Amino acid sequence: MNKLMVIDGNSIINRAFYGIRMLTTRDGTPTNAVYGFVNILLKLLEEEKPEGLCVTFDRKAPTFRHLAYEGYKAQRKGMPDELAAQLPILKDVLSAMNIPRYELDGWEADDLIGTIAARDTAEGWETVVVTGDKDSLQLITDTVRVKLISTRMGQTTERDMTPAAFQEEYGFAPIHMVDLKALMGDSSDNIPGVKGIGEKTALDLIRRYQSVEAIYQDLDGVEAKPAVLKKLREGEEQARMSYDLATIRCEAPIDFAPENARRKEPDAAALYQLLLKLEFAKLIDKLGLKAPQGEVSAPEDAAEAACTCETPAGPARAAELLALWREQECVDVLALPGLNAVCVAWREEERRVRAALLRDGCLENYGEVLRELFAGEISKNAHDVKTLLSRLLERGIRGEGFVFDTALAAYLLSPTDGSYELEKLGLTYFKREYLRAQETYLAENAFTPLADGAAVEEALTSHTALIGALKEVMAPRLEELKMGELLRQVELPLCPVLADIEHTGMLVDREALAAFGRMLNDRIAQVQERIYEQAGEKFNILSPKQLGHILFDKMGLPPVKKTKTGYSTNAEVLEKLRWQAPIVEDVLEYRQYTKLSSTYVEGLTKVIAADGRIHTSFQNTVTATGRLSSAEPNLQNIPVRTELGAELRKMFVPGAGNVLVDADYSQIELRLLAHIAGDAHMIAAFREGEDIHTITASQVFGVPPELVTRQMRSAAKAVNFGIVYGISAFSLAQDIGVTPAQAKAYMEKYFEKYAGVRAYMTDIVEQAKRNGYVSTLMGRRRWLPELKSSNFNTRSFGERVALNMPIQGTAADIIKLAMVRVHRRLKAEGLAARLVLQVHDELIVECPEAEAERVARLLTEEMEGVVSLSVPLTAEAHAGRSWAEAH
DNA sequence: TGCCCATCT
DNA sequence: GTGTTAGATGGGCAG
Repeated sequence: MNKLMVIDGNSIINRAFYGIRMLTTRDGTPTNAVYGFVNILLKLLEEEKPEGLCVTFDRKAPTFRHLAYEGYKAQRKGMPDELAAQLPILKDVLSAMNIPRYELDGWEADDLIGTIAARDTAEGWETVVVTGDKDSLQLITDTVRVKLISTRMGQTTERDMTPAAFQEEYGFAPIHMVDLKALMGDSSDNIPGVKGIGEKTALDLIRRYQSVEAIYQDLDGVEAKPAVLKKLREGEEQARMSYDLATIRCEAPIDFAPENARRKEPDAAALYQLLLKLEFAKLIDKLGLKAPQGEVSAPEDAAEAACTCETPAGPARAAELLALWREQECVDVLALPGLNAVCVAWREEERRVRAALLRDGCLENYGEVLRELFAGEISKNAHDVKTLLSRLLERGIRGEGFVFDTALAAYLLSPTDGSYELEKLGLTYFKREYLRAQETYLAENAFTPLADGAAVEEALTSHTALIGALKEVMAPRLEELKMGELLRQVELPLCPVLADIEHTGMLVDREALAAFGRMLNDRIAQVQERIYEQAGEKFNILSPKQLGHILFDKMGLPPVKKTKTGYSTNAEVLEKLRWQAPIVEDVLEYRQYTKLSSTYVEGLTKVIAADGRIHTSFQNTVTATGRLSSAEPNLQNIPVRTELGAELRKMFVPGAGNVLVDADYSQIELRLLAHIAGDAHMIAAFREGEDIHTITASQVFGVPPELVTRQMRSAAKAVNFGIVYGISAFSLAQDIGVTPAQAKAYMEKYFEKYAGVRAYMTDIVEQAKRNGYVSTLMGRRRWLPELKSSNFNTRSFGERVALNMPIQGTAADIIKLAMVRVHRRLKAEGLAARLVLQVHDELIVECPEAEAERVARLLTEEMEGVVSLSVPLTAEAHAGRSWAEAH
């Protein structure tokens, strides 16, 4: 028997809308309901495998029910705009899938479904009605089944209602669903029912008498409470009208025959384009849709040029290609880890892209060509130039001639996106789906062909060509936003500098580190014993949960603060409990020792390379402000604050005969605050070479500078830093251990002195709200959608970011440019000195002892000379036989 | 994976 | 009246 599935479109799209969290495309079009609908549809097709399929929709026009009964109102409640906007989209998707739709003015979807089911039955077809509403249950017969769908939290559950299942649940036959409604009514459908008869009574009556007709034929014979009988008697007219309203009509004048709804193949090209536009990459995958071949109209031309790829037969052919590349204005290159495959793409004519793929022992076979390509004059576009340069250096090739970086460009255009894989950029900028590197040729960050050769080739060439296409749209956009120079003068030139730093690495004294580790582990064992003794049992001290139980439940210490999951046991809390029980201090010590041991001693030991040096990886597309970050290992958070922690910096040493020269900016962020805010007093203080914290303390506490105590200066320092982050009086109070009222008074005094800072804070937020972004001195931008949020916390966060980003970001711009210049000058002056680390406001160089003084001078000169501000920018340099000594 | 905690500027 | 300091990485635990 043939089976037809008919879907109640309005009902299912409603369920999907409310059951699935909001989704939108990049331009803000809501898509969650369409997404949910299609997923439900695909799941059902898989399960039911029907021969026919169609979808019904309600129309806005009044139906025959409105005309017949004045009181009857459209059952469609106000639909939220976000849902209404998705109806036409869904209809487009259904069209692309070649699924027939039925809708008719004057008729509700239920009537159309009833009509369809009736014709199915007449033609000998079985029907599955898919809906979320119980209205259709009256249609259930031996050959008509209703599938009830509900969607909650993205999970779809379904229930098959057959005559048996219905009887089981309701205690009467499906056809009498109409009678039930006639008595109890249905508020959502505006069916009145009998006044005063509720669900319980109606169910009882229908179970015993089956139909309204039967009840009224012999009302006197009906066994019920007198009150119920009275209501029934008075409500007869209502009951009959309700019966009429609730009855699904199976004679809608639609041109339907089950044969018309036989399943057809979707229109793959149209569906692909549509799903792409909706950014349903997963669905495209699931449906196995491929990008249409050849010339097709697409959202952006740049990504659409036809591409032909060749694999050169040998070095001779590769050399011919090399000659061809030399003639190009620039070429796109994609190089895989280990240089195990290299793909080059170039534009032959306007709409023709050619590509060449070198693989299979590519370095051995094509070494010369690659060297010429990467180290020579050919202008190249690439994705993530810094990483590519690092990989080249590992193979002794110093890359040159990289003129565009799609990862850096994407980062500058939107620094908060988190990741910038090529495929993702393809989707973002062109709304096109690309094969995924991780699924075709990359695994564990190594070239690993996972798919068949053709797919690998297609992925590699399309990704390479994508670099050029992206450049076409990104470069003008960067110019428009005035970030072209930042890319060309700062970010791109920094890439070889970073690659060099990574490649050089920092030497560590492995033995001293190991000895430090042994000492720590001894102490850990001792403290651990003491803690167990005081607790009266062994437990996992590092587990906040277990520690909280011991301290607060067992030992009865007063809990200071709670976290989402239990007691807070962080250092701030333990500090407050310090004097109440000696165990607290031991826990703090234990935490410090284990942190030093596991994160630093063990963590660093693990990553010492064969050359005895640690090669960190700098990431230049991670932070929202423009700072670099350091990972594997992070060398930007090596301890310094505590005496014991600072021991670690003694383990970072120069090679034989060398020293480390460490130069850092003095209060760069505060100086930038003074400059950017244009605050006269702060500028004056810096120009006169005053100690800014002392001056601030003098003002805040109302004493002459010479009477400022250490505590006062330290509190003023906290105010100074806090201001840069948009701190509140509450947090400042926490920070320096005074009451919020006092903290507020300090801030008030602060702003009295530095009125320009206060003005800056209000101005920058206002400006950010107006423009939607903030920017640094060098034009680096951060978009701030948070400022439009209706959520107070989100908005406040946006305001603090608006204050801080221009300052932190400008500091980042400045040190980046300093690095480029230092690197250039060290080379130009023929020094053996090498940059080995950057820590936000600090640069470290390793050089022969003989160069130390010159390098120190060079560092301060270049660092101080990057920009000319209204305050002096000063840097201090020291040389030493370890990082600790040089700092 | 999410949370907590620790480390840096 | 809200919750209350910017930007990071990493180890360990618990579900």
